[in-house]
Amino acid sequence: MTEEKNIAKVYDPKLFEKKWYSFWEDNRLFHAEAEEDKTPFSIVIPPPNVTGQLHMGHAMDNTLQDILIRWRRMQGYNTLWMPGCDHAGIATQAKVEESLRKEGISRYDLGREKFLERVWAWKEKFGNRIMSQLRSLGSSCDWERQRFTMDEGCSRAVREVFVSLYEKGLIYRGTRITNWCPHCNTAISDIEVDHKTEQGHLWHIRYPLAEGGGYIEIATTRPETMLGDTGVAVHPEDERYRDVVGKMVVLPIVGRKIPVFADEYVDREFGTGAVKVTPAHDPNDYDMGERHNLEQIKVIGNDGTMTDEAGKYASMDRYECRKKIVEELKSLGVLSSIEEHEHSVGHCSRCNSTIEPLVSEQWFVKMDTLAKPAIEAVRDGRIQFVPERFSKIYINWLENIRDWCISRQLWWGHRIPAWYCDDCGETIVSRDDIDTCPKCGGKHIRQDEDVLDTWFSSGLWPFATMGWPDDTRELRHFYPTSVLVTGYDIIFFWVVRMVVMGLEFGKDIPFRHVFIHGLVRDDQGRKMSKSLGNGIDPVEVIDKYGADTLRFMLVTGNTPGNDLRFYWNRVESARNFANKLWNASRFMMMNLEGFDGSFVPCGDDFTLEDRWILSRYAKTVEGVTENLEKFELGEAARAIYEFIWSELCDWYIELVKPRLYAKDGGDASRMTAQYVLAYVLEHTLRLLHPFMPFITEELWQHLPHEGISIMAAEWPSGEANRIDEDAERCMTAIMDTIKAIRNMRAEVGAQPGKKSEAAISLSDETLRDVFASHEIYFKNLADVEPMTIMNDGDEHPRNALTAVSGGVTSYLPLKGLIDVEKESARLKKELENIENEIKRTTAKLNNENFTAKAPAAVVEKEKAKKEEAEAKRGTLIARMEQLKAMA
RNA sequence: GCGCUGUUAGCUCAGUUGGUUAGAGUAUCACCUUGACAUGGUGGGGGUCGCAGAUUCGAUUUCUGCACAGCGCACCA
Repeated sequence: MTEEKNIAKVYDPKLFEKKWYSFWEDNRLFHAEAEEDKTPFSIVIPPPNVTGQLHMGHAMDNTLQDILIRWRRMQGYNTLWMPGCDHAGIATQAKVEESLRKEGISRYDLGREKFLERVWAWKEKFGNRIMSQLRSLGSSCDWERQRFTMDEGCSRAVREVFVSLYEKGLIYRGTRITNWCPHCNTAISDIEVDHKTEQGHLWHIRYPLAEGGGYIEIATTRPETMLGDTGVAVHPEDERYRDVVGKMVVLPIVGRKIPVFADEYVDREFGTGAVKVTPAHDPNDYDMGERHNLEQIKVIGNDGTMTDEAGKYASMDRYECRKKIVEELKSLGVLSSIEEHEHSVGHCSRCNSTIEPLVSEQWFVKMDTLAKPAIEAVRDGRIQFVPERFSKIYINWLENIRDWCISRQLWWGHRIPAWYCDDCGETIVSRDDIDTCPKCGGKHIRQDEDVLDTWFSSGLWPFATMGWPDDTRELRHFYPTSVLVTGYDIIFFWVVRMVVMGLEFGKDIPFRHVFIHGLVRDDQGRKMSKSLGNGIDPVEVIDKYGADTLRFMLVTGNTPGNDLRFYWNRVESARNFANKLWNASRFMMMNLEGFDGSFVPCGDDFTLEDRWILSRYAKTVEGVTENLEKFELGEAARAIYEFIWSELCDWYIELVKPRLYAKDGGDASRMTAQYVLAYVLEHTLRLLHPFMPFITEELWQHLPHEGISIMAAEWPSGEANRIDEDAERCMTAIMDTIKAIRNMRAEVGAQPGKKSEAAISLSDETLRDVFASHEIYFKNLADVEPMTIMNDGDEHPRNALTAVSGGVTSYLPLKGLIDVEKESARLKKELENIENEIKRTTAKLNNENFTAKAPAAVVEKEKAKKEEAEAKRGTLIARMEQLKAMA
């Protein structure tokens, strides 16, 4: 026949995935224009790091987004998926510095300008890698609009936001205690610090009173910081220390006199109840220092070594210093004891170094006023988290937010638009670069050396990518975006900042839904990580199994907000599904001969199986659409899987074969079968397309269709009139009976394919007619021939196995081969089950509370169950007696 | 310390307003290469839904407590 017949026997994604992606892109099927008469649906991609490469988390995140995007696009929405990547300040700079290190130089050897040239070159080299990997996954992003967080537009947006917040007094510069990473050599924000429990020590040290003898004993986990102590705190109501409050103590080693004071912060139960206070190196001490006007003495420098303030310990490493200090305290006789002590220590979330809290001059965003509208937007439901539970985490965090340290001592990033005049000391924050002091006209002006936290620009992503601060058509049409899809691990980093910035500058929420997913873990449930080496490269999976397989694997069994384990056998399962669909379609194509595309069957042409599959298909459409609306993508995928495999393939195709194989092609029965099969298959491919875009396109192109791509086909809807409960009832009875007969045949080891006769007794007259007219089902699917439909008075066949399901009793005569004992035992077991069922239903129905309070439909259902069970019991008992007589 | 999530078949997980004898994938056992597919088909075995209470006619589902596992936040110097 046609070339279709030569379609590969086995699903091989390599043969068509690249081809279709280019086809889509060449035909600009991903592109969206802001057209005001259309309903928009938009998503901005969580921008991956510019020098990163696709990992499993990206693969899942983008699969979920692409499913939503493709589905809404088919539904007719004006659909935009905005792609792009993030400059990722620290991460990228660290990578380039690492490559410099291999050349034996540091960024300081190059200088800022040359170094940045290297980073931009690096960005050019690797920047497109992840974007092409996203393409291989099938992501239908509008690549014509691709953005970068440091492109011209984003840079302008960053400046505008910074200056505007500064002018509103919401950005300020101050000398405060911040988290300092000695390795990355920069300040970092609170959420970039991971607290880990570590085994340490609690050193008890005696600080002698300056006058009158005696001492106060303090406990510390960080003895080296004592060099910077400027006070000792106790609780105001602590009797033990009532007399020492207000007195001075002499700091050992240093000899400095420092005050003992009272502060509510101190926990009387902990340690000795007396705390050494180092305002320059501990956040709580810093706060106490502010309250009590204590001096800040910075003894640990930015590089993690001791400063000149540390006297003889200057330039010593902080941990080496700790050892030496302890030794010296011991020799001075003021170290009274050392306890084992478990405590939590902050680590840099990037490099895992121990964080050093220290005082430095940084830029901050004042968060309290900005946080309020962001909380309100979620509280009042303008923004909805999916699943809902994450809104609580979000709100709770925002309610306790502290100011955000936004300056980073890096070179790669948005440089802070602040200038300092050396002539008059003025600080100028400006949208444009300046070289003259607007106040004194001086030329000795220098820009702030620092750059902004990466998340500062990411926070503007939803509106900066739409052209803000200009009032663009994109902004008006696609903003607020419809949904944000991301992992729960960056709610604080990113989601919160976008909402804050969106409300403040985008003048609206940035998105209506936040669809949160979990992490992809390895087969042991561990986080995939570089250090463990347990990561699985999605590109490798795509190479081996195809993008559709990977996507389907990532979405099936995926529940919103929950983690997903990666199993190769789940990959194989998804691949097998693709192969199943492939072959079902191939079957269809092999049987299209003589099919006239213009043929439309009329009501009478549809057979029972046609009506049944169309009904099942209609219900599938409803289920899939509903689940997608609820972001239950895994459930939606499962529903399609089940329909295709368990209904379309297992039953419909098998039932319809005789009609397709019929010699006299061109008759209505055969053409109707072709029509229904083509219809259901083509529409099911549409349902599946958002999940498996490539295979569905490839197959769709082989089938009779309209339009250039399945991408542009309409999402199925309005199928409710095809729901046919009567057909479903009949088919269910038939399928149950076929299964029962297969079961009996397997039980006695009947040779597959060898026909055996069967007798069927039905209480329902309608069903009796249906069964009688569909003997061929039983012949082809249960190897029954001939089949007798028994009349009411007929005696049960004697040497026969019996199966009862619903109101149908099937007998499988065995002509003397029956093992009476075995069969009796089997029936006895079945009888036990049915007795239990009767007992259960009877008890339920005798319970007046039940019959009175349960809904009538439930009671009726229960009654029917009981009657059916009783009928079945009657049949079973009759059979058992018959068997007894034979023995 | 506060909070969240999970606990369902050997394994991994679904189970959407409380209502048949609780499902799937995978693994396992038996049989079958039949003219879409062995990446397949047919059939079987396998679960007192973590424990204890409460509400209800009825709880895997709602509530409370507990246990175990995991996570987040805060943090004791």
